[in-house]
Amino acid sequence: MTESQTRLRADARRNRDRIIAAAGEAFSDQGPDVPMEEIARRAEVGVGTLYRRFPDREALIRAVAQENFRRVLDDARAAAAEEPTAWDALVRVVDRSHRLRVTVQLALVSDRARQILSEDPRTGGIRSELMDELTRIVESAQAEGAMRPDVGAGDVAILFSLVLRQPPVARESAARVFDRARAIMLDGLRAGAAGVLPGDPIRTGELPLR
Amino acid sequence: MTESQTRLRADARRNRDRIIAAAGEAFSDQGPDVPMEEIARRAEVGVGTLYRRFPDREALIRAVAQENFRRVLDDARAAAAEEPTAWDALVRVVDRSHRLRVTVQLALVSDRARQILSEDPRTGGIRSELMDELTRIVESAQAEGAMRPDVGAGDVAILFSLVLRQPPVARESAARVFDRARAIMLDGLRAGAAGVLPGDPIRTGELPLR
DNA sequence: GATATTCGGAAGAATCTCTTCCGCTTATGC
DNA sequence: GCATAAGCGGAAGAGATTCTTCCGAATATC
Repeated sequence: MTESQTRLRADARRNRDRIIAAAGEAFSDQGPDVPMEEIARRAEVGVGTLYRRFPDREALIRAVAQENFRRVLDDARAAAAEEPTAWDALVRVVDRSHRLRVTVQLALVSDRARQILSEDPRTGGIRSELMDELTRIVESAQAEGAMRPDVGAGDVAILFSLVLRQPPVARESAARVFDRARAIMLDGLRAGAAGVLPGDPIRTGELPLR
Repeated sequence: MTESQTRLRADARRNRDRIIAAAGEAFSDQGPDVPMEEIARRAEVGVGTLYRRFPDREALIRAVAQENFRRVLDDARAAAAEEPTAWDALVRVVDRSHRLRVTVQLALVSDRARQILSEDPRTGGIRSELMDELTRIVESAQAEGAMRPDVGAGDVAILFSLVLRQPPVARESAARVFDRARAIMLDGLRAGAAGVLPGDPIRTGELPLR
C-alpha cells in the first residue's frame, strides 16, 4: 500500500486523505457501520472514488485506525516528553479529544471494528505501543502522588472511552459538557479521593483486542 | 390503553409484560432501533404477538418509557425518603443500574426515542417529576456539604448517562468495570474535589427533551 | 365442552445499503 | 498546448435486512 501511494496522482492523493478524515469523523459520530455513501458525502467525493481506493469497509477501517492510532501515539509521546508532570501529560492527552474519540470508537467501543482490527497485525502493534505509553503515564502520575494508586491504566482507558462518547446534548453545548465531564472524571482520578474502589485495578490486558 | 388492559386474557397480559421487559433490555443493549424480531425472541413470543399488542415501534417505545420512568421515579423517591442522607440516596439511585440504563437510553441517548417521547405528554410529565426529584436530591446533597457546589443536576444526569453505557469489556467483567467507574465518578462529584469546573453548572432544563 | 381470543411464525412487501460500471473530467509529461 | 493515462461521479442493479400481515393451531374462559 505504501509503495502505491507515491504513484497516486495528486488529486487522488488529496481525495484519499479527505476520505480518511471524513471516515474518522463519521465513525466517531455514527459508529463504523455508517453507510459508505455518508462517508463519501462528508468527503465531498463520489462513492465510486471511495471504492476505488478502499475495496471494502474493512480496508477503510484498517486505514483509518492505522492513521489515527499513529497520531494519538505521537501526541501521547510528545505530551509525556514535554509536559512538566505525568498528570499534565494525561490531561493533555485527553484534551486532544477529537482524535482520541476516533481511537476510542475503533479500539474499544465498536465490536465490529475491534473484530476487524484484531486480525490486522500492523494496527495491533501500534495499539500495544499506545497502551504501553498510557500505562507509563499512569504509573508516573501515581509515583508523583498526583493520581490515586488504586486505578490501573485499563480503568483510565475505560473512563476516557465513556467521557469521549457523544454527550446527550445539542451540538452547541457539547464542548462545554465535555469539558465539565472530563474535569469531574479527572478529579475522581486524583490522589486523595474519598472512597476506596471495589475490586482490583483494571489493567490494559483486560481490555478487549488484546 | 389502561382500560383495555383489564380485559386482556391472562396469557395476553403475561406476554405483554414480557414484551415490555424484553424491549427494555433490548433497547438498552442495542438501542431503540433493534429489530422487532429480536425483541420478540427475547420475550419468547412470536412477532405476531408483538404487533398485535403494539401497532408499531413508537407505541412500544412509549409503553416501555412510561413503565420504566415510573419505576425509576418511585425508586428515587423511596431512596430520598429512606436513606439517611441525600448523598446516600444518590448513590442508591445510580446503583439501580439496570432500570436506570433503560431510562437513560430512552430519555437522553437515543435521538429517535427522544423525538418520539417528546410528543407524548404522559411520558413528559413523569420525566419532569423525575428531573425535579433529581434536582432536589442534588441540592440537598450540596446543602449537606457532601457534593461539590459547582455542579447542577444536569451535570449529574449527564455523568450517569455516560457511566451507564455499555462499557467496552467482556460481559463477565462488566459489573466490576461499572462499579469502579461509578465509584470514580462519584468521587469526582464529592465536595472538596481539587479543581474548579469550567463554565456554569448544567441545569436539567439544558438537557434535551425539555 | 363451546367459543372467542390469542399465539406463532412463514412469507410477501418495502426499505436500505453495497458494489459495479462507464462516459466524462483532469493531471501529467512531452 | 496536446495526447493519454489516471481518476472521477453517480446511476442503477444486486443483495440483504427489516417490517408487517395473515391464518391455521392452541388455549383461556365461561
